[in-house]
Amino acid sequence: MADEPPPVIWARLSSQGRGPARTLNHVAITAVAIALADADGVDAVSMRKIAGRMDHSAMALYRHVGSKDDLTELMYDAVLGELDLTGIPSGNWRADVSRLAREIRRLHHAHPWIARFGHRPTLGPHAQRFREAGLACVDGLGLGIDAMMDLLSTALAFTRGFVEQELGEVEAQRRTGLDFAGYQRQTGPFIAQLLDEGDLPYLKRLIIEAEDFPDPHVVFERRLAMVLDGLTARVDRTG
Amino acid sequence: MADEPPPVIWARLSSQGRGPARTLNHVAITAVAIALADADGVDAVSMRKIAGRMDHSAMALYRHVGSKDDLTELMYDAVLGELDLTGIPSGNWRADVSRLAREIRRLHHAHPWIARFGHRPTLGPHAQRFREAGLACVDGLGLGIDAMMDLLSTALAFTRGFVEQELGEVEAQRRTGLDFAGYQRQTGPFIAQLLDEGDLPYLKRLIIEAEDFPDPHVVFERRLAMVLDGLTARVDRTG
DNA sequence: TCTAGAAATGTACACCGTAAACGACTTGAG
DNA sequence: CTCAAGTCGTTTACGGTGTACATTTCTAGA
Repeated sequence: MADEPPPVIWARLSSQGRGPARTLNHVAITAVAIALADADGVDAVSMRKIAGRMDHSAMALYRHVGSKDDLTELMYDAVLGELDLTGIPSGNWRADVSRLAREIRRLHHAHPWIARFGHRPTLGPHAQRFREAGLACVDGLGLGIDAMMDLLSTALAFTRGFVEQELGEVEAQRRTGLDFAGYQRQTGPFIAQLLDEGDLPYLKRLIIEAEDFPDPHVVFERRLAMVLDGLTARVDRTG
Repeated sequence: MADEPPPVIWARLSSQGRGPARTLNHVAITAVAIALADADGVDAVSMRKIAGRMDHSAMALYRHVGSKDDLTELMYDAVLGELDLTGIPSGNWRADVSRLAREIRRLHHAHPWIARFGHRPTLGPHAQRFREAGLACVDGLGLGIDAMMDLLSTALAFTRGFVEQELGEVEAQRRTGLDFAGYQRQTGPFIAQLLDEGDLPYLKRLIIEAEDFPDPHVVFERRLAMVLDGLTARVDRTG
């Protein structure tokens, strides 16, 4: 039976054996990749550019990360390491879950590209740490593990969906290289035309009645509170 | 002042002027692109492959779609056209919003690649139709347009977040080319090792206590109901 | 009928992920 | 101490990508 390399990256991060001293490692590679993604967007991340910044050839990276797909998983988990989970669980599950949601949102704003990775299930250490912390928040409420997952996953699913919509608009501007004013100037005439032509009463109401420049933080908190109200009702029903 | 082409795709879809009769149009191109994405994943969609399927050169497509980025926007809006909105609004806002959520989820399952587009804001006709239908559901409850958006966007943000996590696992399997059993066989040893080594009490509880093969539909409905409970509380407070 | 301008093509460029072959180096087994 | 085993990093190469540009072909309006 061949001793094949394990298919899970996290089991494949080898330690130094024989051979030349290493001048690279997956942590440093991941850090450079993240810096590149933060600065120029995830599409600008390429093996050649990462290698260039580290004064190496592109192929050298493959000794450490296996494939670009692996690298994205390393990037995602590394970024999860930035979550601040101190003082969690605090004993107040609603406050804790709110904090986790805010942390996830903060993370997405700091690294807008993580939305593009589709939140694949990762077995990385930081994902584990996060899951443990999250479930600890909703433990001791008299719920089984499935119901605990319901609470946590629902709050986080909402958060990710919210942030994605938020970032979709930010990224649309970044791609076109326009600021908000420029973006509005470009789309404005078309929207005016829509209002004239089409039968879009709610678009009209949105433009006329809606708050002009809502603070995204306030909107997020308002909607998160509604979700948490729903979760609270579930907890009260059992606990 | 130069008569520059409008930056919004939807205002740039020209009609026949002089010149050779058209043998392509953006609707057909978009349809082929969607078929390709459905069959082989979004990464398999390339201008050359689309053109090949239509017996044309790659560059011919650029007469009709501007750029690949534009094409993705056309794809997204086209797919929104598959939403079944008949009988909406029905007068029962909670039932309507539930239906919209299920429709969105169904759409993501039929076209798993739409998650990768980050739900950018689109000005396409089907996105408009969907927004109008959605806001109509939550009209007449005594709420302002901002609160109406809160209800709708919260339910849909949850839905998108849920589906993304769901599809993340599906896509992870598709990429590795393994079925669920094979996937488990690959990750199993590593998870066993994690349980031995690390201090991961909740991972252990998940493996031991959690329902073995939960029906994703049931899980979705259960969590969606919690979210809607939260929204209902908000409506009752005002309405 | 003539011609401006649109449709579609072919070529070309810069870039991408990564397979394969290779030399340089370190180390563990004898 | 010796030396084969095995790792690290490089070079080269292949097949793919999006799309800029120049060119040819065709048709609708003047």
